[in-house]
This record gives sequence, C-alpha cells and structure tokens, in this order.
Amino acid sequence: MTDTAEAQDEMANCHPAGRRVAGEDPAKREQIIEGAKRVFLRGGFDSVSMNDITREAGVSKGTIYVYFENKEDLFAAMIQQERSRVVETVRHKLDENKPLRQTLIEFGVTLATHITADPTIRAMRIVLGVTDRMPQLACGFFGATPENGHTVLHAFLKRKVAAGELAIPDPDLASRQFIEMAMAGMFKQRLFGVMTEPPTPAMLEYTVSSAADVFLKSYLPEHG
Amino acid sequence: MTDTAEAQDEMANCHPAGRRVAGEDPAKREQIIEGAKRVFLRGGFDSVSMNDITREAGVSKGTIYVYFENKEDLFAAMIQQERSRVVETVRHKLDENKPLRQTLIEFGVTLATHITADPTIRAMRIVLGVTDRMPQLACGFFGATPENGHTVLHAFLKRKVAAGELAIPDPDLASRQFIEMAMAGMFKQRLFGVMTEPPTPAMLEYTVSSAADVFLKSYLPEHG
Amino acid sequence: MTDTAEAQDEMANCHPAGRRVAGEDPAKREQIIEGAKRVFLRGGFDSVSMNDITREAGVSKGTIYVYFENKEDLFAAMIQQERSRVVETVRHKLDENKPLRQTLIEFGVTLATHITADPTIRAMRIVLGVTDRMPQLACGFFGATPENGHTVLHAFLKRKVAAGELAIPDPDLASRQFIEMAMAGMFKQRLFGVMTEPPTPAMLEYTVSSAADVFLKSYLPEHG
Amino acid sequence: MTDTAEAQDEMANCHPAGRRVAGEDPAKREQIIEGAKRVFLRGGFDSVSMNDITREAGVSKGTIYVYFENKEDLFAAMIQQERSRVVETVRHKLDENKPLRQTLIEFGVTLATHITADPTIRAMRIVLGVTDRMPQLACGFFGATPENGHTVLHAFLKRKVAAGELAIPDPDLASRQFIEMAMAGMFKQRLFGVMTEPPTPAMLEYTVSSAADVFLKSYLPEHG
DNA sequence: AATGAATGAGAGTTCATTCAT
DNA sequence: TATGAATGAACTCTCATTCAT
Repeated sequence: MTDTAEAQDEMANCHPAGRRVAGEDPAKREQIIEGAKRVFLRGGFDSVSMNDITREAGVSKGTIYVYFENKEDLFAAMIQQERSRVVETVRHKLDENKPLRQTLIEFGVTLATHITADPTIRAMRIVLGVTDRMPQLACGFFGATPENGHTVLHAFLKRKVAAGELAIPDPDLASRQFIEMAMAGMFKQRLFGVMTEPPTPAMLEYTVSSAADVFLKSYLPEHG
Repeated sequence: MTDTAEAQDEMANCHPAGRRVAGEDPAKREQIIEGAKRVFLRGGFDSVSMNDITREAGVSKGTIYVYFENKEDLFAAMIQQERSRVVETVRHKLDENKPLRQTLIEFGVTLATHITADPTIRAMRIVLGVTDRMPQLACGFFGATPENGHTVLHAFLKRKVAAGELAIPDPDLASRQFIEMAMAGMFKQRLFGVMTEPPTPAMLEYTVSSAADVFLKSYLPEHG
Repeated sequence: MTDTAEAQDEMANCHPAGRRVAGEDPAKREQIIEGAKRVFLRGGFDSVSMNDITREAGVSKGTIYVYFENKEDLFAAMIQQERSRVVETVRHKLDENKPLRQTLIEFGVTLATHITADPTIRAMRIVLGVTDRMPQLACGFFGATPENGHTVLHAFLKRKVAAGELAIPDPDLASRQFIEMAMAGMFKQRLFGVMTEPPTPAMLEYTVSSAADVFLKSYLPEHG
Repeated sequence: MTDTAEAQDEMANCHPAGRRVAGEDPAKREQIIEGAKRVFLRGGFDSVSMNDITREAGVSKGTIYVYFENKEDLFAAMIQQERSRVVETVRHKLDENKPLRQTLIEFGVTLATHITADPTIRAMRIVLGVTDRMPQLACGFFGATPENGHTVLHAFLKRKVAAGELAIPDPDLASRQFIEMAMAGMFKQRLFGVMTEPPTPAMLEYTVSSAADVFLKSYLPEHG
C-alpha cells in the first residue's frame, strides 16, 4: 500500500546531484500528483481520463507512466499524499493542562472542521466509489482522519481515567461517542450532500459544546 | 424530494388513459429497474454496461432507452425506488407506551442494523461515487435512512418534552446526538471497509444501550 | 482451431429468415475476413491496425469485435479461410489411369504452381512471422498445402507399390523426395524473395519433368 | 550480395582515419548488434522494444541512434552480421578426394543440420515476418545458407562432370534436387512448426543417404 | 412497440524517437 | 560523446447510444 511512498523515500538520496533517474524526480512526481488531485477531486476516478491528467499536470502521458504503474496506482498515490498531508492535523490537539471541557471542545472543533471541509469530503466520496476495486484504499483513507482522531482521544481518556479525572467504564466506546456527538451527523450530511456548505464556526462551536456537556454529564466522576 | 423524483411524478399523469404509450408500462419499468438494481449494486455505476442490464432485466436495449433517457437516468430511478422501499422501515418503531429507555434502544438497534447492513452500505458507496455527476441523488438517498430516522426521533422527542418526560433544550440536536452515539462510528467503519462484516446483534445492543444511558443521563428531567 | 468455423456452421440454420443474430451473419463475417485478408496480406500482422481493417472491410470496429474475439482471432480466421479455399486444389489430381510419368508431372506442376503463387507465399511469410504467438496457426497452415500434397501422393505411391508398378522401400520418404525435387528450391526462393515472380509454366514443366525422371530412375521396378 | 550489405560496405571507408566520428567505434557497434541479436532472436522484431535492446546491450538509447538510423536499420545490420557469421559454415565441406557418395552425404548432413537448427529456424521466421517491410533482408538472409550451399555444390558437381565422374545434363538443377531431397521436407516442417525438435542425427543420416542413392542412380555415368 | 446489430469516439497503455544535459 | 527522461502518436478494445427492421 505504502510501498511506493517508501520505495521513493529509500531512493531519495541515491542520486544527490546531477541527472535524475527515471521515476525518481520528487518534484515531477509531486507535479503529477497535484495535477491528478485537481482533476480527480473534481471528477471522480472513472470519469477522469489520463489525458485530463496529462493536461492538468503539464506532463506527457509517457512520463506519468514512468512514475506510476497505471491509473489506479496514480490515484492511490494521490490519496496517500492527501492522507499524510492531513494526518498531523489533529495530533497534539489534546492539551493535558487546559480545563477538561475546553480541551474536549477544541479537539472536537478541530476534528469536525477538518472532516467536514470540502476537499476531505470530495476525496472521501471518490474513494468510496472505488472501494470495491481498491478496498485497502478506503480503509486506509478513513483511518487517516476519524479513526486517527479516535486513537488520540482514546489514549487521552484513558490517561484521564487513570488520573481520576473521569469515570469511564469503556473508554474506547466513550471516545467514539464523543466524536460522533461532536459531528452530530454533520459528517454524513456533508458526505451525502444534504449540507452543501461546511458548517460555520458558530455551528461547530454550538454542536461540540453540547456534545462535551452530554459527555461530561455521564463521565465526570462526581456525577457517577 | 429530489428533482428526478419530481420529474417522474410529473410525467406520471401525462397520459391519463387509453392505449399504452412508449415508456408507460409500469410492469416493464419495474422489470428494468429490478434488473438494473441487481447489477448496479453488484458492480457500481461505471463498471456496469447497458448490455449487463439488458441481460439481467431480460429486455432489449432499445426498450430501456424508451423508458429511460440514459444510463444516469436509469441509475437515478433505481436509487429512488430503493429509497422508497426503505423509507418505511424505521417509521412506527417509536412506541409511545413502552418505557423510554427500552423504546430508544429498540429504535436505535433497528436503525443501526439497517444502516450497517451490507446492501445499504454497498448502495451508499456507489451513490457517493457518482455524487459529483448526480448531486441530488446522494442527497435524496441519504435522506432515506439516517435523516429519516432523525425526523422520526425528533418528533418523538418533542412529544416527550411536551409531556414532561424529557428535558431537552434542543431536541433537533439531541436527536442527532442519540443517533450518532447509537452508531458509535460503526457506520463510518462499515462504509470505509474498516469493519468488513455487519456488527453482531450483541455489539449493537451494547453500543445502543450505552448510548441510551448517556443520552438519558443528560436529558432526563430529574437529572437536570 | 476450427471451433469458430464449426460453431458458425452449427448455428447457420438457426435463424433461417428475418433478423440476423449478433456475430452470425455469414455475409458480414465474410466481408470482414475479405477486408482483413487484403490488408493483412499487404502489411503483415503487427503493422496492420484494426482501424486499417475497419476501413478496408467497410464495417465499424465494434462490429468486428462482435464477430471476432480480438485481432489474433480475426487473423486466424482469415488464415483458416485461405487454407480451406486451397485445400481442395491438389486433391484428385492423381489419376490412376494415366501413365505414371504423366500423372506425377501433372501432380507436381499443380502443387508447385499453387505453392509458389503470390498469395500463398505472402500468407506463409506472415504466418511464419507470428509463429511464436500462434504456433498452431503456422503448423495448420503448412499442413494445408505441402503436407496435404504429401499425404495424397504417399497414398498414391503405396497403391502403385501394391500394384507392382513401383518398387519403393520407404514410400513416405519417397513422396517427400519427389515433392521437394518438383519444387527444386523454388518454394524457398519464392518465400525468401530471391525469386520475385512466380516461376513460368515452362520452368515448372522442366523442373517437374526432371524430378519425375530422377524419381522413376530409382523407383521403377525394372531399374531396381 | 544485397543492397543493404553493399550500402554498409560503402559506408565502411567514409572516414578512413583520424579522430573517432559518431557511430564509428566498431567495438561499440558490435556490442549493440550482439545485444540486439539476443533479444530479437528471442522475441521477433515488433515485440522487442528499443528499451529491451538498451538493457541487453548495455548502451543508452541515444548511442544506439548514433550507430543506427532506426530500429529497422539495427535489425537489418544484425541480420547481415548473422548472415556473414554463417556463410563459411558449409564452404570447404566438399572434399574432392573422398568417395563421391560419402562426400555427398557429409555435405548434405552438415547443411541439413545447420538449416534445421533452432536458431536458424527462429531467425528465418523472424526475417520472413518482416519481409514486406524490408524485402532485401529476407533475400540476403536466405542466400546465406541454402543458396550458398547450392552455389558450392553446383561448382562441385560441375567439376565432377568435367572429370567424367558424373553425367548431369543440368548441374544447377541437379544441385537443387540433391539439396531438397537431403532435407526431404524437414526444413519446411521445422519452419512451420510441424516438427518441433530438430531431426536426430540418425534421421538425418537416413534421409541424406537415401537422397544420395536416388541422386547417384540418376547421375552416375554407368547408369546412364 | 420492441429489438439488437451497428456505430465510432474515446478509454488506458506502449514505445520509437528526440534532445537537453 | 553518451545519456535517458520526456514526448505524443498510435495501438487494441469497450460501450453508450442509435435506428432499420
């Protein structure tokens, strides 16, 4: 899955100067991926032709096929790149030293903002459309965002439970409960086009705050 | 609900009586849609050819083009039909006379079971894959299930608030909170292929029960 | 190998009148093959494109692909047809009642004339060029002509030996010896383009007569 | 012998001395041809790419295009070289001092062995496949072996006739007759893939011996 | 009204050739 | 001089759509 990316990293410093080796110029690779991303996110996988990508990326078809095995491979690489660009967004958003409610709200707002953003939604739709042909792609892509948010929050909650600040019987489940409440269906509405614009900051703030309140009502120790 | 559906309704009474007109035999129309559904849900939109549909539906290509403008139109009609078949599933699942907690759990389990079922997930993926080409389609399809569930639950909660059985400042938001917690991310995991099998009844029961508990902790009047 | 031809024969009288069935109209099939033959014999296999065939045969690309699986299949069908057109040429050319020498000469002239003819030579060259990709094709094609000539002559010689008119220890070998001498390298020279025109009737007559003389000198009983 | 060969000879003394000029290093030229030969004989003309040759020969594409005009030119040069490598094989195989029958048999076995050998057959097929595109090539290539064999044997027979050891009215024809009988169709069967393995030495010995017997029965003076 | 044979534009992919380095 | 990355025309094959029957 990430073979291509890793292989590229491996080879990255083999030819430190002088002539580039076929399929190894990172700038050109980036250029192709960027062009591909623009057209794929606009048109989906099937309805975009290699000629479209050629035109948008400003490289010839032959060159694309030097850098990528085929259309699927290019698409996967584009998605991986989008994924990694995003992965770091929510990490380190859980500040242990701030008040619990505020921390949850900041985390929830960041996550919801990202997940409901236009490029994320478009990318997810397209990936889902090719799930049967490239199953690992959708799986990996999803892991990139909500799942990753869950992992981070889950660990955070366990620390808080250990510290006696929260009383949660199933922190894994609780983490999912908070994340889902923080979205309150906005993700689905965005994904399916019911909500055509990303939610406003005010809407996010309101929704996430309410989620934090419901969450804490159940899981703060003094309420247990 | 969507343009296509309306257009279809419009056409319905163009030829109120008399001899059959091209594209007006409902049985044939149904036959085509049923064949199309089988192959579309198996293979997605792009990878299914009109010949595949021809074969599965047992009608000729020419006939299909009498009943439907083009491939997209047929696909849309098939999705609309699937939508209406499903709409009734969750209605009447909120029994006013049962205990509140039990009612919520039964509703949540029904909804979650349906939404995480294999055909639902496949259909959603396919619809999402063509969202850019047929935007109103995804919107309408999504409305069929989670959104519809929300409408029903929202009305129910408002009645309970009016009856003094619940204390909910924003029933619309609360309805979404419960539904999302009842899924606890299972919908997303199913959609993106992280979870390859539908959740077991036990898993659903556990998740939905916890959702009901968290929900009631916040919104039962005596806790407020 | 002859599956396609047989299948066609089988189906030939399924639809005695009215609408033709896809891929079953013998006239259209013939039309495609004739067009394909013209361009293949002119340009060989690889350098002829499906578009060339389309143009020459006067049918669309799609139609060709209804009648033939792919380019190789069409080429093979064309070669088979050429083969069967030819197979009957040398049969019944060995008249038992004529004088032996005259019979041999007539047979040899007929065979040599056919084998050194321009279309035969062109077809053989092309077939040989794709032998690695379609081995059974070349094998079958060769069997069509010289090998077939050999079979017929071999049987004839055995009858003559049984009748005491010839004394041949190895009729199989003798048959090949006569055929090869009757060509006297003209086949190879034609095949490799050393001889650019087919041999004249006079040249054939002279060569085959000499072959008959040498042959009979060895194998007539009174000389043994 | 052929146009191409002559053209090449012509070029040979264009830059008689001094500094190296593009395309004139014979070692590099040889290296390219050797690499090309390996891949061409394995895969034929069309299915071998310039990259394949690049890889096998260990030189860059640009360099190849310095030494050869294009792919056809390289192929032709390779065939010419193979031709000259082979030309000497059958020369000096006709020992005037050995008994006539034995001489003929040794010559025939040598020639037949070479012509039915696997590399010869492969090369011939490939050359024949591109005859229409490069007509002089096949002509020249064929001249290399059977035709060359004929030239040598023809001269030998004329000497024997002059010496009174043979009585042959048409030594040119007789030479061809012997060579063809010595092969007895094995060349064609090998070429068309009817015979998948080269003939065994025993088979060759048997066939050639019989050919010698038939030949001598006709052309030894005491039998005339 | 229903059929399905025919169409041909356009898909993904390859590869001989060029030319900046 | 030698290189090999880049080009883009050309390839085989597919399939939504049309229309004569």
